[in-house]
Amino acid sequence: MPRALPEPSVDSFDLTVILSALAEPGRRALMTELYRGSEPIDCAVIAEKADLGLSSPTISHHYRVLREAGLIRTIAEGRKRIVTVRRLDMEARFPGLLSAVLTGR
Amino acid sequence: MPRALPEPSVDSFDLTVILSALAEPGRRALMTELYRGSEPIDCAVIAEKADLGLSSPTISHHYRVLREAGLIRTIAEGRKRIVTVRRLDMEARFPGLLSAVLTGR
DNA sequence: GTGATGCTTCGACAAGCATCAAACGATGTG
DNA sequence: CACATCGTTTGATGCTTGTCGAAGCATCAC
Repeated sequence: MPRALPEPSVDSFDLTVILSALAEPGRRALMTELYRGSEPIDCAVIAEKADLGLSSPTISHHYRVLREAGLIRTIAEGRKRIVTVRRLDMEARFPGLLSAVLTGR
Repeated sequence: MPRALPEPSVDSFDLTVILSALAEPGRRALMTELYRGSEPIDCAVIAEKADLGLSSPTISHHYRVLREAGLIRTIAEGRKRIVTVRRLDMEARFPGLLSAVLTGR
């Protein structure tokens, strides 16, 4: 049974928390990979693509930070975790932010 | 004699450094005030408007972080420091970022 | 010159954070 | 059932960072 992990409502988004989450290179790499596609996807696949050289506790920690910032939605399906960018919510609250941060170069 | 304090070139802008700088509420408050106007302005005036309850060493530190991130330009004129947002440089490298971060609500 | 003013640097401290190994929990497979 | 698998939580560690007081450094006024 899929169940969504706890996440903040759009109203309670905090720019400090969001920017702190995005400031970390590893987390931003995860977000960039995630932002590239639009389908919900296995978090391990994203972590694979992002190719950070980090232990699983650390990656789990980063996903948690992203989720608690409101940047991603995490759904537990069996042993897996399916993640998505909360595009609409982010766009509603901070228009253009994700695009500016994740498509920069 | 006005002299510009050392600052990074556009090419060496680092998104991690920029987002870390903007993640701090006090620094973001300074940036928001600075972003509101477009003229170079006395840094003390901005600090006044931002109304952070911080000591001058701390404010000086925050200005330094902003400058070293490439977000502002600082010009020493006598005992004063005149600051400006590096709008064009930021826009050239990370289009829409400042607007998204500083005009959010 | 002396003194005042505005900002920066130094040194210290507390809090926060990224990281990992180990242990845990839940889910799937035999 | 036992066992493997995937992810999380815990605890510990070292680094970074925001903060301040005190001292330092220019600059301006007298």
